[in-house]
Amino acid sequence: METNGSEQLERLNSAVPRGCGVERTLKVLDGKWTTLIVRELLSGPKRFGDLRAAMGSPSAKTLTDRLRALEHQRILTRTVYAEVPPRVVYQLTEEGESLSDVLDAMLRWGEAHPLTED
Amino acid sequence: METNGSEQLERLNSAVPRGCGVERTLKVLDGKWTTLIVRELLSGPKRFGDLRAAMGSPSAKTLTDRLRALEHQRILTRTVYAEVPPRVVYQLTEEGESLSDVLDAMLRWGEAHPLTED
DNA sequence: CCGTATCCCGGAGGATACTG
DNA sequence: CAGTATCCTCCGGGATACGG
Repeated sequence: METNGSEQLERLNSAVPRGCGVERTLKVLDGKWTTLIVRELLSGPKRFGDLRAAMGSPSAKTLTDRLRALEHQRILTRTVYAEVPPRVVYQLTEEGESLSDVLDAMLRWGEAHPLTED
Repeated sequence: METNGSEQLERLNSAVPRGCGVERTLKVLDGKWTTLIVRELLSGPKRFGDLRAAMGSPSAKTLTDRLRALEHQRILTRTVYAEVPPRVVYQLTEEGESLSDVLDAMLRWGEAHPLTED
């Protein structure tokens, strides 16, 4: 019953007392779209339009807002190429790429637990 | 540069094409409080009042809503003891406990990346 | 003690139109 | 193409009061 996650539980227990790192991660991966942005960029840099299409086409405003927030938190970088038509490329920083551990855990859990009902 | 998360990236890439398990996990761990509920219950079953106090005292309505959602998704169970005063205990199911992998990844990331600025 | 019932508000997020 | 500018909607979540 407790053969699988007991080690993690211990870490979790001893680390939980206060704020704990979970809140910190939640502050980065907040909102409905942020996690999906990171997921998409984990497969490589993408430009605005492609990124937007890859997720379910959120509004330009929303996507811009989230991207700016992630940029400000140093999760990704924004590179503007002075061309016409303009080209803007978003790319994860090392800090952003390190979120792959979290995303991977989420992916594994999601695959291991398909929704049974609803 | 890509020495750390390359394996995860491969899995992520090949699994991303469509819906992917990440959305499934996001559907469970949504909202501002859900993740914190799971975190608290990972250290063992808790009653309503203690659970509420352990997180930053969200409103009763909000906590109830989130708990009901998690119960409906079979992440936790709700046990009412017919006593007076009443006692209600919430406990993670096996499915709920399996989220410890995700929570642990979030904890590790949060601890490894304290906020540098703001 | 553990809720439910109301009322309310802020802000994430969408729709649309317009610019460099 | 990649935004910005507005306006608007929806709902997560808080506050308060009350009930079993």
